[in-house]
Amino acid sequence: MSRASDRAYSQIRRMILRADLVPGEQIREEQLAEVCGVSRTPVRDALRRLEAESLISRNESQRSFVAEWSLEDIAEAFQLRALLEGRAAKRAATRITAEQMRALKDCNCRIEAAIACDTPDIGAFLENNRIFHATIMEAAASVRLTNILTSIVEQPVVLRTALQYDRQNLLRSHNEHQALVAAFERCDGDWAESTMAAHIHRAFHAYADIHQRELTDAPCAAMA
Amino acid sequence: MSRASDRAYSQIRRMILRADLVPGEQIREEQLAEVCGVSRTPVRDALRRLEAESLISRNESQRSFVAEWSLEDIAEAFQLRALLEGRAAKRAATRITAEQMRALKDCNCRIEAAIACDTPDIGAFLENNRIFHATIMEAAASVRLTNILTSIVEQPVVLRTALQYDRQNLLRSHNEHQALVAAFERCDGDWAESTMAAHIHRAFHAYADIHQRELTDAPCAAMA
DNA sequence: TCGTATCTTATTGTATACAATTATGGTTCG
DNA sequence: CGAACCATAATTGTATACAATAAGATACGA
Repeated sequence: MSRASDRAYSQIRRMILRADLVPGEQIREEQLAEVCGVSRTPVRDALRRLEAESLISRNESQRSFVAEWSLEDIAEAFQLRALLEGRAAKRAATRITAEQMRALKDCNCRIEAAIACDTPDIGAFLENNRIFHATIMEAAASVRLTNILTSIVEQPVVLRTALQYDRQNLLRSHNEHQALVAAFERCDGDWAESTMAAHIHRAFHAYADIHQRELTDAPCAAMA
Repeated sequence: MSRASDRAYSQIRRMILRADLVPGEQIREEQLAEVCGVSRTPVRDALRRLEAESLISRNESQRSFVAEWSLEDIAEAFQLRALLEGRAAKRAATRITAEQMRALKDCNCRIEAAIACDTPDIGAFLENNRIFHATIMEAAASVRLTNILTSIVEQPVVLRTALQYDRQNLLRSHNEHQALVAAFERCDGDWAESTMAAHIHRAFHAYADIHQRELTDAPCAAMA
């Protein structure tokens, strides 16, 4: 991660994920080069990678923009994720090692701890949730599936959503993780697949609910 | 397609697909720049894109190689394709326009003609087959699904396989296409999905059979 | 002979200058 | 007043030189 293009990549990526660069905004190579303290060459390199991840898009004349996501786009991404991560869980069920199994359980313990108290530690929840899913991906042992899923999962709008999860959603998520572990322990691929798919679909509706509330609240906020 | 990086991209791509560059072979930016008649800058750009398509891979020290595919990798790619292109067919079933429907039927007619005579026109078969699947993708109207599928489908080893299809496989393929059209006509997404998945799975086994024969024949050829 | 340290060469990474293209604003003409 | 058109500015694309790094070769010592 010491190469200039790597630094540019992760810095630009972080700016998009943190919404410092807002969706629809045009991206100028030179400006980013200044911000990152490198020349345009590594920035161009980074932009190609971010384009492959759909974090930026280009118009017909090669100008770059922070990707905009409609609710439909997001629904589509969640559906794809449910399909593919379900498949990953199925593969994982018959390939997971004892070590990976332990890692999953540890993750869930840490998640349980993070959401136990009155003010849940969302940061810890998110990080352990990430590790949980990454471990399953690793157990699925499919480079291609991993690559595709990575490009689908890490979308700014989705990542920010979890910050607004209420306790009920956090608990449900935890329970679904427990069910996944149970499916793995019984090497039941079909159970794992459907549990994972359901897990992702529920996450989508949690997102949609929050989003809906945002849409509804927005006018009120504007009036206040 | 007039930009130097676009020309480099399609030229290198073609070289890989035609096996002028053999799997596992190291790729040198400067050499490709010479071949394509451009500087290293657009070549580097093209390589990033090809990397995103898994046509080239990089080792830990950033050297590029033509991607190598094990039989397991290929099986995995076909499985993913069956899953995703099945989903695309399902979406297409409820979204396809009259125009697209007509295009599909025309394609199938041309395919029928191409495989009717004693010496099938494999080139025409491949081209119309490509259009057929592309049309369904278009009807599915999902940018993300299209992108992912494109990166999975166009693998050199898979494309070359069809060149060795026997008449029976060509006919089966054609019949499956007809079934897909029928499913679309009835707007039956589930039927379309399972038919497409079966279509892809059959294609895999046709590939595997040919590959198996190659493996078996190879030693004999070496002895002759 | 083997391993290892060091030098040399090959290859990729970055910066910069300039070329090509696209957007923008203003001007003229109908 | 609007539309077509040009001039200019903004932005991206390409070539090239050089820097950094990794691979390969050679020499030396154990």
